[in-house]
Amino acid sequence: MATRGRPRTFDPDTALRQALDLFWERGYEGTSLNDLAQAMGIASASIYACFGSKEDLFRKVMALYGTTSGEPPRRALREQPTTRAAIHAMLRATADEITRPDTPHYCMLILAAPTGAVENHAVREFLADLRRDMHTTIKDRLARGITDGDLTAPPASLDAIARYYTTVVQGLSIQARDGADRAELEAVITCAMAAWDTLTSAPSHQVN
Amino acid sequence: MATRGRPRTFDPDTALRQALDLFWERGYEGTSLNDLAQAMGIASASIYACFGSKEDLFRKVMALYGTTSGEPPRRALREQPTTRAAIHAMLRATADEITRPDTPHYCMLILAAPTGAVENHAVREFLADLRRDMHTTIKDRLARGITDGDLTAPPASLDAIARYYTTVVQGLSIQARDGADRAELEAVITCAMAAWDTLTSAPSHQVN
DNA sequence: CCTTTTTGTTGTCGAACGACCAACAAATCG
DNA sequence: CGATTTGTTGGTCGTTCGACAACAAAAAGG
Repeated sequence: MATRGRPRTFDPDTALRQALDLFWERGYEGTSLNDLAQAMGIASASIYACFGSKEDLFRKVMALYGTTSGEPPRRALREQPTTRAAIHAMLRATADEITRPDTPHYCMLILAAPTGAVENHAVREFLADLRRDMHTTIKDRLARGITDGDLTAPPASLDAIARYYTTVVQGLSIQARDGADRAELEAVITCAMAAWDTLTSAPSHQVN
Repeated sequence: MATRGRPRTFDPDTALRQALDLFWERGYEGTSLNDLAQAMGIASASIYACFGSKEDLFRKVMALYGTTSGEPPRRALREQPTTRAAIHAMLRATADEITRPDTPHYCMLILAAPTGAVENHAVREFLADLRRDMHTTIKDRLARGITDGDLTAPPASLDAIARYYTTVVQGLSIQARDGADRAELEAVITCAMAAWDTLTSAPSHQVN
């Protein structure tokens, strides 16, 4: 199957990265195909040939986003030994990502298309599904903590605790969007972790 | 002063309320003037004559929003006797507002225009300013708690605590947008209030 | 070497929609 | 009636996404 015919003159991965940057900056509806074609250095016809529709392109962009900016928080959840450390590191990794000097100060997943025209309903629900996955991922980590033994069955339900920290993550994105710096986010995270001991009734740890 | 000329055939207040409903549902950029004219029952030229530009209309809509949906949380902050009760009641009032069956399940202030095309920068910053006011309002309430005497100078700074609860409020809006119901938001609020005693080092209260 | 096949590029087109406004019709006042 | 204010009609002018034709370029196969 090889490479019959004229080879591509642009790198799809690079073009996708450039599309990501633009979508990140302006959101889904705020980005036009002309903008994209210009940023990607190719004609709009080439976009359609290589990536499909605008929505298809956006979904591929979000997949790339998930494996790049989305990875550090997920890795924190995965690799930290204790559940408490995992949640704390996840929050800090999130804060790191949304205050990087070279990218917009917010999470694309949360703010690229929270609301909009009726014809883009599918895109909004696509992102909402990804956000609901955040809650599930956090909840799974809490459940692992119980099987690991470092978390005893807490008074508050796992679902509530997971939703609480998901809420904090999403709120942090708004804070960063509105200009809060890394240190201010850190202070918020410290406050959020202050609830941990009460929620899990594990008096051994102390808030620093 | 006098009603010279042809009288209006529509009620500006009613029309503004209808514009609010549409902006609430679709966000700023997702709402077109044609949509607005249809929902308000008047021609787009009448909108310009009565309200000015689309942006002017939106600002007036947000003022109405602030005095209606925005009032219960603010009143909670104002009228509750203790600082803790004020914060708690403010969170619950927020949850009430963003899960009402007859309105979209999110706060307009937060999700109507978090991101978008470059030409709407002014609208985004207008909303960002209103959001930053939330932080200030909460912080002022905490400061009042200290002068009232029901709050002793806490270990965490007032600024951090205020930003923390602002973050929770804003996160709740995303949660509601993604389908969380009133009970689930209540559980999140309970978790968020679990941090209170640690943050203020006032061991008299207990999380219920 | 030439044909076939595949792909990219350029340019454009089209139907729809965006915000906005000028000109005119209508209605109520003094 | 004339003055004044409002509503409506219809349009401007730019942009939107999406599609297509026509052509250029490059690789594979014979």
